[in-house]
Amino acid sequence: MAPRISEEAKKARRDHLLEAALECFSSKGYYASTVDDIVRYANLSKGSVYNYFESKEDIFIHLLEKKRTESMEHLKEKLDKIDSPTKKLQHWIHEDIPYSLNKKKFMRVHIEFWLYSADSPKLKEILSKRFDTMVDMTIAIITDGKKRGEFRQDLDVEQATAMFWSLHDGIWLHAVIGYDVKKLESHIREMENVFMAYIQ
Amino acid sequence: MAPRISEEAKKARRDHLLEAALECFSSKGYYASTVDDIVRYANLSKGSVYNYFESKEDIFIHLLEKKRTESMEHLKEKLDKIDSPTKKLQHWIHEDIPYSLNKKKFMRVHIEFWLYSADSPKLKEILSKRFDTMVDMTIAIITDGKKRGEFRQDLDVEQATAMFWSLHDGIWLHAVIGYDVKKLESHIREMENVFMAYIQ
DNA sequence: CTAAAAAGACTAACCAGTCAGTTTTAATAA
DNA sequence: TTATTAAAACTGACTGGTTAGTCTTTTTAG
Repeated sequence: MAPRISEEAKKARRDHLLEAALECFSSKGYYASTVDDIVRYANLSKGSVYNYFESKEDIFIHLLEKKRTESMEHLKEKLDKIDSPTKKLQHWIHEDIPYSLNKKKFMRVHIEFWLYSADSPKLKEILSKRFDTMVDMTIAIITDGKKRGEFRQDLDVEQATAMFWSLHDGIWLHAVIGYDVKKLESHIREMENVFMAYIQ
Repeated sequence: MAPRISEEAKKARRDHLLEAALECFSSKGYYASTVDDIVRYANLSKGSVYNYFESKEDIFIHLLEKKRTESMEHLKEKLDKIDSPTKKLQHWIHEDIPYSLNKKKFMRVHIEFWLYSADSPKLKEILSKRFDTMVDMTIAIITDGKKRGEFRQDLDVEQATAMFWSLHDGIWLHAVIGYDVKKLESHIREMENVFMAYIQ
């Protein structure tokens, strides 16, 4: 007999569950959110969840993985169209402004994930995959910018990359804790000034 | 009848429990740490804990409060001896380097606290108290630096303060996730370059 | 008609906090 | 100096509530 629902419908259900999980995790945190919370939000029964995911942790992991690939694909596509390293970094810094609210939710979950990764090799692997990709891309852009003379010649590329991500993640960390969106956006804009003053 | 142990001994027990809690919370996180974990670490029985603290959350709160006052008092004392705003900021940035390992533990707990404060007014209050003090001090130093001509005249003080703290917290956030201490220390040193390039 | 999927009551494990009984300490009495 | 006493502090088995994950039954799509 044919499967009861199509593959597309199945994927839609999975995504729907992941979005529900994002809502719960971002508002209450991972531990405080129960599987019952998630299914209530998703209008599904508890038993059903386990047709799609192995465990609560599995939901957490797939949520992060999904957001990771989504945002990376989107970003790469955009950056490929830009030639100048300076403009690439500027685009990268500002790219999330239109989605501040969504990204804020995601960052809330992401940082929690990050914190708990200390004890879980599985979580750690996913994060380092994400982190490595981001870092590699940043290093490539900054190296290129040096070569082209857009950035100072004595700039330490590894340090600059670390500073880029520290500043970025610091701003988002603050945003997660109840800052209003207007302030967040002005901080992102200021980040450009800080970083450019440093690398140029 | 006289109390069975002196006030100092009582305070010592409280502190001992808080240090045990710091160990547990910083290695496994708040939710994953059980009260049994803490008492095992502290060599005490479960029942005893409740002579000192009302609840697990109460331990969390007192731990943060203790670390907050400790570090603020220490910092204020040092900064008061320094006159130049530039030197004050430099000292502030570097002040934790000798205690990197301890501060890393504390930051792990602090960030988790921060994340959960979204739902708890009690946690929120403690954090905003800490944050406001830090921000006010930073604003005062930067304003003074502008007045004295050590920093650029068109610097936006509020923005600069936000950037200072974003960079600081971003670096520590990264440190929490398994960076080795040597890297952390070099990042702290680089933070000075970034921030000075921006405000001067 | 059949097999996948959904439902939701149920279970087993976990854990914060309690409590009744025990030990320790220091003030006081002998 | 030593014994007595009583409150404070300690102990750990226990409890009540919670929740991740299971399982049996019911529904649905093709």
